[in-house]
Amino acid sequence: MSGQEVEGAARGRRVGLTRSRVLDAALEIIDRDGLAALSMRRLGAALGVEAMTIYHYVPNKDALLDGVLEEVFRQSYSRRLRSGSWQEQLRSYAHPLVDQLREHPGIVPLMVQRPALTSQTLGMMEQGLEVLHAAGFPLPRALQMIHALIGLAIGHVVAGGADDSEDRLGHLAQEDLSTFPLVGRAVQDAGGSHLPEPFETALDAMIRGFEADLSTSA
Amino acid sequence: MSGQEVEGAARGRRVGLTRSRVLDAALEIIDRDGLAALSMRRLGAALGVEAMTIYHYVPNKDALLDGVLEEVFRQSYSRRLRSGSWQEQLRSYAHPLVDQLREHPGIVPLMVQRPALTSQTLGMMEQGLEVLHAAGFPLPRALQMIHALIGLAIGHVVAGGADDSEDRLGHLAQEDLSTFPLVGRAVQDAGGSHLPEPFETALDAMIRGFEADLSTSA
DNA sequence: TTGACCACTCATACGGCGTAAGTTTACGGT
DNA sequence: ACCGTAAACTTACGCCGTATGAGTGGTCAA
Repeated sequence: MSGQEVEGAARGRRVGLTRSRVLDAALEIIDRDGLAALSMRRLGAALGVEAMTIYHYVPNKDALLDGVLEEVFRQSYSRRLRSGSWQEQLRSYAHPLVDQLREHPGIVPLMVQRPALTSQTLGMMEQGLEVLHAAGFPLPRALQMIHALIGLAIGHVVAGGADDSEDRLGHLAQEDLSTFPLVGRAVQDAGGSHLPEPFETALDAMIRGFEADLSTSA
Repeated sequence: MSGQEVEGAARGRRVGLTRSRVLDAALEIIDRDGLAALSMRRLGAALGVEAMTIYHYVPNKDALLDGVLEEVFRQSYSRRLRSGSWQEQLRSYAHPLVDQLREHPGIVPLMVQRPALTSQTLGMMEQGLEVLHAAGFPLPRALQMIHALIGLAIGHVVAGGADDSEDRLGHLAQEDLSTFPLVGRAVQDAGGSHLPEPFETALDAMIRGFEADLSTSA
């Protein structure tokens, strides 16, 4: 009882870290305080560990970020898509994507910043290509469509899908409403009517466009 | 000739800086070496000035980044859209956006990271809303469409529009082609056939979708 | 002409960042 | 009981953004 181990941080004390636990903690920080708040030292602190310890589970911070990204989409795109028309399949393909982005808006910058051609993202693309190729789209066209779909999801989260977007837009309403009247009214009306599902309608529009495209070339 | 002023950096020496010149230099660094390479010290060096000098033209780095973003879209969205059907107007609305993004891919992360509800971006939105509102779309719906359009542009630049995307995808082709055959073939075929204009077709698909939407509700 | 003001620039310093290098501890297998 | 090694820590370096304050030179009033 000499009180020597009171201060944590015993040098060789095992803490039971795991790559997965590290990634989860990182995602938690990103979700709570944003991507900029994620530093190796803060992550270490959250795990009860010094920063350098993390480097035993991840080669560097970029790899950590890639790992977080991969983790986020792992569950969504490991299982098979349910069957149905290609339109339905495409919808069920896009939904987990936008759901995850809405749940973790902080990772959107990651998707944009990192090349992110990990096996996970490639797997996502492959899965989408299967659906569209089977539906009769030429592969390069199908690839464009996947890009468009991902872009649509990102755009929706960035520009309007994040839950605080109404707040942000509504916040500055006072002064700029007069300069940009339509924007103001659009926000106001949207808040009132509460559209059924914004992403849904945009997705449907795009799918209808694809339909026309398919019937033209087929 | 005592050789006292040999080392640059005379203390009160005017250099002829301007907020605009600062923003231009910042954009140049972003274009050449990427967003991560832009630091106040590097920017200062590029301008022949110490880092702190920049703070006389910009309150902090975030404001600098917002300024760059604003600069990029200033020219594109200061003039009126040319007249025509709303479809044509929408196309002419989207083009400068995607053109600028393709020319300055480094600013895409900025669009995603910063709230970017500057008067510039609001002006962009207002302009788009005018077109769609005049075409008969309800304002909240029109706002969604603008979001979708912006998202589409971003997605295209991020996922496939940047000129090096073929390189990036083609690079890892060797090993992963067998694991993700469709992705490989899609890239290969796309490289061969050189589609006329990838963004064009995606944009058209979305517009067709919007058309169907309009005729339904009208 | 002089002198005061002020716009502009620089120097210094602080805390935080990613991470390279090396050190210490304790667990698992012999 | 021993030891190799995995897991943790310590220290240090060169970056970063920026707060603070001091120096400098052009402008303009007196």
